[in-house]
Amino acid sequence: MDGSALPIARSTLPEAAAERLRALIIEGELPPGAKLNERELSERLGVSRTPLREAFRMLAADGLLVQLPNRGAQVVALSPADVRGAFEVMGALEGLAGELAVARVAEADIADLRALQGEMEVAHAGRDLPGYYRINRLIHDRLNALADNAVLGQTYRTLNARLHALRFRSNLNPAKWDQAVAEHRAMIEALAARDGAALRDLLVGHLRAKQQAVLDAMENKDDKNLQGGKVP
Amino acid sequence: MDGSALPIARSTLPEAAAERLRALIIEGELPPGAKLNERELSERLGVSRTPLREAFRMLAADGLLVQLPNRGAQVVALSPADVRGAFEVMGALEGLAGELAVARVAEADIADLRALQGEMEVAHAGRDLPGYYRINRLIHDRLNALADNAVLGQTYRTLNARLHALRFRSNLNPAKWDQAVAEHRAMIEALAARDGAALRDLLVGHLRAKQQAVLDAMENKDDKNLQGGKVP
DNA sequence: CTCTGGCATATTGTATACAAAATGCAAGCC
DNA sequence: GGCTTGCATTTTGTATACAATATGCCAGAG
Repeated sequence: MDGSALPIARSTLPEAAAERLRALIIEGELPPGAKLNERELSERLGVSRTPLREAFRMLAADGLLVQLPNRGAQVVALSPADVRGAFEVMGALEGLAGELAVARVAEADIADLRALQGEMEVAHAGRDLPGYYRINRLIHDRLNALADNAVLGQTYRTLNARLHALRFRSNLNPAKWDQAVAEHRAMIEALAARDGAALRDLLVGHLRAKQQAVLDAMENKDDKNLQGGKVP
Repeated sequence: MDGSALPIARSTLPEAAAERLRALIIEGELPPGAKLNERELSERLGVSRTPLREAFRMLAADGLLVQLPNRGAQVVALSPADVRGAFEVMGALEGLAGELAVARVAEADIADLRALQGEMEVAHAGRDLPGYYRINRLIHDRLNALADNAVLGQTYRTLNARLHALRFRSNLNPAKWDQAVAEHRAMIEALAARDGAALRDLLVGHLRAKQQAVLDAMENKDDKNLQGGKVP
């Protein structure tokens, strides 16, 4: 993370509103397919319609909303095909990040990552799921940072946010969890060995497993938070 | 220049304004780093500031503008690092498109592509550069369509627009042109052979060559249309 | 002569008023 | 009875007025 020399993170109203809406969408308060009434939302957020509409445009560009002319904005409802597509792109991006990281990684970075891997295995052994997710995210962030590619990071974050709007809790069963931890270890070893192709394959495969888990969860209609299909 | 101030009469005003601005940026009427005065632009486009601001948000999300709080919008000025990053991501995306295309391609598609390849070689033999570019674009579009991944297509188009804003005329010298045509032929053969890995490598390499050409062009300060570095 | 502080001006940010379009309902027609 | 059609209401789209912030200039002190 840079962000050290930013003047001051003085947020403008449309940005703040967008942030707020993003959170509402991700936490499920605004579920997929929900119609967003401008007047109602502007009252609820305490801003007027003008900045709110700019927020809508931002979220629509991120793929979290769809805007229909003269018919307002809706929270996007991803179809299984969309999810598959998004994961495919995420895989390609992570793979690229891995290759770039290999080219730029220093010994100190590898030591850091090994330390994180150790923490992850501790969390895993202790069945500390939240801790695991936290470390997991740290490791992936670290890899993306090593890639040192702003466009990549930006694209990755946008896609990630879109998928998070699904609120998938792909129930991590013990076998899959074990496998994921093992895969992480292999990743770090591939990075240490500067084997870009191997790292790429590992990252792509890792993500493909997650994709399958999410798609399986979508099949289960009992999980009402995951609604796919087309919007009526 | 052609301030054909015809009040835009299309779908929604913000979208139309964004389209118009996008064109102005790509054709260089609004050069990199240019400050966009809301009032002046709104008069020039014949729209009021409100829809114009929504257009700004859209273009900023596409990476064509940067918006500074209370200091308005500027046309983005890509640094060489940004260009490198964007091309790296484009390469990953094209590579993915190739792999997906291999998985989904039908014989009829291959025949179509071979026909296009033939046209391209005719254009090449006749030193018809515009024709070459047209066919080139058709082939790449066809590959992306074969990938059948909306997220991929969307991401690809956005990045492509951002790079086009550079208005790079990477002067295609005869040797590079020959090579590019040969690479295209190899791509189609890899696709016909359903060799995804080979196709991916070809696409990535192909794009890497273009990246190098653009970066070289950026070095040449005499081409005033390509300005990199930070904005003062 | 340079630097600082404060004021005038220009520009962006936000709210609100008004216009246009879509939606829902009900009455009339087939 | 089902379908269409026109009106009332709701909702979105746009313009403009007002507020907040930044910018540039000028005067005065050092």
